[in-house]
Amino acid sequence: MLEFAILGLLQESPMHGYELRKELTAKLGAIRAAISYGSLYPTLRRLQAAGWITEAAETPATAEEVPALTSRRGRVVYKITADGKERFAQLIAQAGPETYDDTGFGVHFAFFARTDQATRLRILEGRRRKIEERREGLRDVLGRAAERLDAYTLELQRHGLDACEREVRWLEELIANERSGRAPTVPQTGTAGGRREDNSPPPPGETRNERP
Amino acid sequence: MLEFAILGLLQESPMHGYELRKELTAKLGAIRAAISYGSLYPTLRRLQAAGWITEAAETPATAEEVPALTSRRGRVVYKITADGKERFAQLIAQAGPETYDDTGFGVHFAFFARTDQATRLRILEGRRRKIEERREGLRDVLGRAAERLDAYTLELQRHGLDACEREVRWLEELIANERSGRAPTVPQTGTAGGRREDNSPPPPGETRNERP
DNA sequence: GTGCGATGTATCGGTCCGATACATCGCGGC
DNA sequence: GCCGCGATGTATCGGACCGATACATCGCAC
Repeated sequence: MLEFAILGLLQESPMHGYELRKELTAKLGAIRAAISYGSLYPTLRRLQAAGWITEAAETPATAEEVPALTSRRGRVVYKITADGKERFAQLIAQAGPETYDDTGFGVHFAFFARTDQATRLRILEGRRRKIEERREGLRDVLGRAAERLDAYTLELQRHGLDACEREVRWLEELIANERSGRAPTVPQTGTAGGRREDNSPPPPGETRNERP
Repeated sequence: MLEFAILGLLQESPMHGYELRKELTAKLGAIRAAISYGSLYPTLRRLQAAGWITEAAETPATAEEVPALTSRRGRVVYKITADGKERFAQLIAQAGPETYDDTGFGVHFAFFARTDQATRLRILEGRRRKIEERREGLRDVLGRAAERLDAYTLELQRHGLDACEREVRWLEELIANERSGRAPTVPQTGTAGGRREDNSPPPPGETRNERP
């Protein structure tokens, strides 16, 4: 998952670790807490060993300048390679079971702008199916095993069930929208609180796979 | 987290691994997928090494009966010890930062029936605070960094923001209810789909810490 | 000039997951 | 009679990711 996200971000521009973490947090903030350096740095090393990213030199201009001032340990800027782009394209197309769990789906969704429509549809439907299954499981527990569970546990299940139903409806809208051919477009979903006066119809945001 | 949940379940009755997993899935189904044996068995071993659980003999009645029929590898039934109960009481009372993340909160909440009211209130408020912070983060991104992000990523953030607002409201209700002195009681929350005609005011479900 | 928060790289131990392996039990179909 | 098959049941291994921790630099306010 982290591999996927890193490759996706570096596709937009080279970055160093700290920056990568911030961007990751901004992009995935809705689905997971800030990602840990204890995952980030080892993963970067793994990607580098696989040849999917490389270290790019900092301060490219005017070499010889300030060569050994306090032996500055410069920031390490990472850059995606051609192999890396290929790898990302492969990861984006293939959808395993982990594509539909909470984190996996979120990460894939966050890169939908780089995903072709057929794949988007496939992922959205797979996710819907998975949530529907979870929903059925919760309904079963609530219906059949209700007397075995205490009031708090039941309340937790109800809240979970509510969230499932809500997500299914959200996915339905996205799927319908996708089939009708256009980007999210944000239907009247309410959102109930964010400032939202201007950016009504966002630019199509099409796949836009820039080819160098 | 798993340690906590296992100790909590074994408090109700002794169980073997498979059963434990099923109960865990039923109780925590709203917040996480089925727990893996790759976590369960090592954790059981760890708890046993710490002296918080013990293996109890299967088939307690009429020994000598069927002693070596095909050398049956019987089910291993686990049972909580006095030290284990003490450990659970300690875990339930102390609330670290991990108590407020999605999984941690869910597990604690699932055992609220065994938690005293002051602790319940503390946990609910801590969780609310944490979700409010996440909500503010999402609002910031949606407000300030909106033009840097594509339409899909923005839609993801909006959905996340909506979920945060919803959860805060849910927590507010629970907190109010808690302060007014009673168990969940399920206010008019809607729930929008579950069958819910009968179990209106569930039995108080008080702390009920059976002392042996 | 000095402390302090943001920036920045890095490691270590530990928790948990997914895949895999293997054995038994009960039941329905042939 | 027996055969497969799904549920029951225990167990390990490699890998992903996290939280704590350590350490160094930079710019700015006091």
